[in-house]
Amino acid sequence: MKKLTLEEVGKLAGVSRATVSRVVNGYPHIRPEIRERVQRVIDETGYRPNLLARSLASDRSNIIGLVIPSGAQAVFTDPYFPCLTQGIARGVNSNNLTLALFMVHSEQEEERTILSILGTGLVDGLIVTSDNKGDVFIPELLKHDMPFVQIGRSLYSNQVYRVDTDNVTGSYLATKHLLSLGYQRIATIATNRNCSGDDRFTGYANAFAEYGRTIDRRLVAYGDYGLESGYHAMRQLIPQRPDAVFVTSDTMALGALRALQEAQLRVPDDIAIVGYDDLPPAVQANPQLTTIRQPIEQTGFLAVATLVKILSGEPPESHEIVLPVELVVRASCGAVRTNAVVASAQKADYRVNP
Amino acid sequence: MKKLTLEEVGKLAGVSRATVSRVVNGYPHIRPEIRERVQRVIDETGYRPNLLARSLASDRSNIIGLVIPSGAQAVFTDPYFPCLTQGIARGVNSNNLTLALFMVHSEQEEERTILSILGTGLVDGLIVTSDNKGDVFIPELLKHDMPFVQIGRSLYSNQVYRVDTDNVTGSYLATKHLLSLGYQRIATIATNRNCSGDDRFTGYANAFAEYGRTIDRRLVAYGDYGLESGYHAMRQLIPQRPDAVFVTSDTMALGALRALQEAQLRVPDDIAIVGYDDLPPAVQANPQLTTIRQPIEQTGFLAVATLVKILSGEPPESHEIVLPVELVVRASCGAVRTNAVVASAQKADYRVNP
DNA sequence: TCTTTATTTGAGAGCGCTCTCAAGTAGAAA
DNA sequence: TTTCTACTTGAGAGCGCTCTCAAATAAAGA
Repeated sequence: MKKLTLEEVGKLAGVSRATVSRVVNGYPHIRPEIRERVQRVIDETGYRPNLLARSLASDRSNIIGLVIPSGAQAVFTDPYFPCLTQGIARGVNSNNLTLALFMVHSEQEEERTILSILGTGLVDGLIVTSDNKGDVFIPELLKHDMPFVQIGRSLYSNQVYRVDTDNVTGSYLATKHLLSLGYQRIATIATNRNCSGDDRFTGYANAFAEYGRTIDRRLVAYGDYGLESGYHAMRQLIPQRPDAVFVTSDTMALGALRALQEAQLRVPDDIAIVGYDDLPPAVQANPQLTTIRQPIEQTGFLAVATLVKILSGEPPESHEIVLPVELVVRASCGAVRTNAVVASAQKADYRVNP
Repeated sequence: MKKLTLEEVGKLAGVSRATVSRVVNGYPHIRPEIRERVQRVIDETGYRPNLLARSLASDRSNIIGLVIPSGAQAVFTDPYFPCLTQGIARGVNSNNLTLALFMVHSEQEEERTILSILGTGLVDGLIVTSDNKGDVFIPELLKHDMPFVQIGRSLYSNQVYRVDTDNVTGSYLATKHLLSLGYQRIATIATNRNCSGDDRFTGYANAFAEYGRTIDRRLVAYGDYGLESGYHAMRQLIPQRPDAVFVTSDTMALGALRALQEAQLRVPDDIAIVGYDDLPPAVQANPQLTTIRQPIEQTGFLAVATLVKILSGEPPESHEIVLPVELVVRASCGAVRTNAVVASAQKADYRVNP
């Protein structure tokens, strides 16, 4: 099973290398009988084009890179990245591309990795998932004009193509839900190192504003999307006696739940809780979490679609795609005893099943 | 910032393309002054070699592929794959390779993907994680002599290089632990579609054999490593009134836990439970899970190391690396009230902290 | 019938790198 | 000084593909 070349296939079919290339690539102007003859040789020999040679000649690798910062604990405790990756993989497959995965453990490594990619022709473009406020390499990407799509928001939002979910509305819905249920001391566990965290806090604030309420800073604690951080943040909040808490990730909510449990507080009777993400942990939790569902997989899929457009030279009109989110009402907020009621984000309210 | 070639760098430094190539690749016999001069030009211009051209010329892409079957729900509910991927990424980084990720959603796609990789020169080798008994493409890989390392065990174990954790011993330890605590009706939630599941069942059986006990088939239920399946399996077992259950994955154990909760059974008072994996869910559970810890990340890292050895032409002596596992005693088995006590697998017993 | 135009093919020049081979240089040995 | 053995460099032939260009052929129009 040695590797054949176009040349050899051509010889076997009695045509030139160029003609075989045309058949392989579905080029139009070929006499049917010739196409068929060549195709038969290809089928019989099991010829497969050498992708590297093709890439070199065409100046297009058909490989796109995915950059994931794995420094964050969240990568392991949170199904967010697997879901996202799944969506990206779907996108990649349906566009006949290959996905190169770059997991970077630290900022230095991030920098190093990015540099080792740039200018090497290995990838045609990049999907960048760092939600970190300190993305040092975005300018680098811009400088080298490496096409890329960012997932989430960053400091450079206006200069880049990005796909995101509507974090502001999501948090707004979550908080408004708690407000509308009559809770008085609604705490939040936010994050302050990343952009989505900022947006989610904004949504929280917006809901408060709408209800003419002011935020009590003592009811705001911070985590890093990891489970442990949710636990610690909740412990910090408990002395302030909140009657509800909006936790900006389901995973942190699980941690918070444990803290509440240890403090002998019942959910939702003593304190209501709303999460964010609607990933499996939301359902695994006890009680199941009322949360905000965001279309994570679709985010990944659309990021690829966007990148493909850019690469094909017809960049999308808008620099950003912001996907809608929805409130999913379960037991943890105290609104219902049973589960899984979904409200559309557009309507900015929710319904409860009979 | 247009792309430079070796030729151009050579011209700038007043040497030939070949010499620049030697400097770039750290070739020994170069006059220091020349090396320095060339290096300076490289630094000043920011030259980066075109990886594709290099690969084509050297017949070595330095890309290795990772095949993950994402059909299984477990990919999302279980941090197993993220951990494994993390280890693989570490290995890849430290060997200056690039990782290509192939997520396949179905068997057909698996087949299609594999074929689209074979013979294209894109990857030098593969890491295959499918634990499925029906791996249709392993023979294909062997036929095309594509170097690969399998994670876990498969039907072709004796013909391939593989890295695995000691599933038999792990389950043995878990089961023995329950036996030694005096439980009488020890059920298990196993899996029957994959090889690790077989091994884990074997360990369960071995422990029974050692204690001169026979397995009651009514106390054996099956899942697929996903959370939901654990729930259903447990519901199926409850009528048999087990007083303990060994669940062959933490994620399934979470599902089982929910079923028990619904049935108003207290853990560990009414029924003890032991999981497998020691991934974050084990600690997130309530009560925290006694479980078997396996070095997942290391498995990935070693798989890369093994593949690198094979690619370098000096294949490892042994066809398999089996990593040790250990019992971690927490609250769910009823042995202790507090958490996290680790026993070494080698000793095949455990200690409890004061 | 003779152009004109469209279709079909092959030749050949790269893509940017590696790697062998041979030539040139220098230092050690004779 | 001559010869032999490193060491150091450049020339050049690919790696397997794409893509332009022009030649050859066929179809259509005048």
